[in-house]
Amino acid sequence: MMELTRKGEYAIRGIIYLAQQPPGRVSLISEIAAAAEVPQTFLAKIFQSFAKLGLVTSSRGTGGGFVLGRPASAITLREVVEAVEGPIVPNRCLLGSACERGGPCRVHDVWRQVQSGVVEILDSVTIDTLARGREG
Amino acid sequence: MMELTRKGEYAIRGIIYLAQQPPGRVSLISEIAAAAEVPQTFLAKIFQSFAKLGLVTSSRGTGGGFVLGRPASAITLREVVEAVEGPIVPNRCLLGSACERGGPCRVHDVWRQVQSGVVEILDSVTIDTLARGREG
DNA sequence: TATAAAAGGATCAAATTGGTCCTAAAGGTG
DNA sequence: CACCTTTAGGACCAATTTGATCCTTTTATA
Repeated sequence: MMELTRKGEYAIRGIIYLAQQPPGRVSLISEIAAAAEVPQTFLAKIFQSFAKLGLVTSSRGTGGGFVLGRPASAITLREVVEAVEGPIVPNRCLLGSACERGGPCRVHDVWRQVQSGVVEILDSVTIDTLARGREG
Repeated sequence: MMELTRKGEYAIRGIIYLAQQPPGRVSLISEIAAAAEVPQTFLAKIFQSFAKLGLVTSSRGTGGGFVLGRPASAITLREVVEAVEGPIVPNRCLLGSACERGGPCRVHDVWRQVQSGVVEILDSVTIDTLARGREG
């Protein structure tokens, strides 16, 4: 239950690599994919999502590629995960204003607790922290 | 991300219904399925899992059916969810002793925090509590 | 113009989810 | 015993999601 998909893993690995580059250095998707050991075309889609949200800045043509859109210390793990996996929602019933079967369901606020717990943890971790972490 | 599947929802609804019955009262799977508004054959599989773990006790033949295997106050939401969805593991890397790419990965202990946070919340809620909660 | 790079859409195979169906086994009843 | 009731277990299947790949378009540089 509650597993991150490969897309999420790839997203994290990819953006960590970008955060480890010298500031201002532009990276090609091919380079990032090779370093992060992720299928290139798949990673390209992931970085498109990042670009739409401003997590990275992309440029085309010769000399183009990707740079972080903000300092790595201002990008949280939550943003990265949500960029590709969508919002963190442990149960459908948290989406609509109420559950289907009339009024909030019995487990409703348990799921809300889980949601805010996870969000809080992921929000407390920045890509900078991850990028500076021990080798692995 | 991190969504409970229908199987998990059905499991919770089904066992709550059972917990709401008078102590010792045997319920047919057909009855539980109708009350919880869950496809009967699917719920039957779910209750098989419960029975294997002792969350419910089953008996066959005339007068057979299901009863809780323990007091509802001694069954946690975590047990119910894990019975059908498997262990709560936000990332594959928490399964093996180390991550694939040599040594624990950078996000490893973030996922461990998430895991224990969720487990703690779900372990703190019993089926009894849910069964006695407001109507819905 | 030619080249380099990302953007975006279409497509596709594999895995997972959500469920059905059928037969077997176990227990009760006349 | 024969028969009925009820769960157990296995096989199977359709829909959805996941994990990609490929092709064309757009944007930018030389």
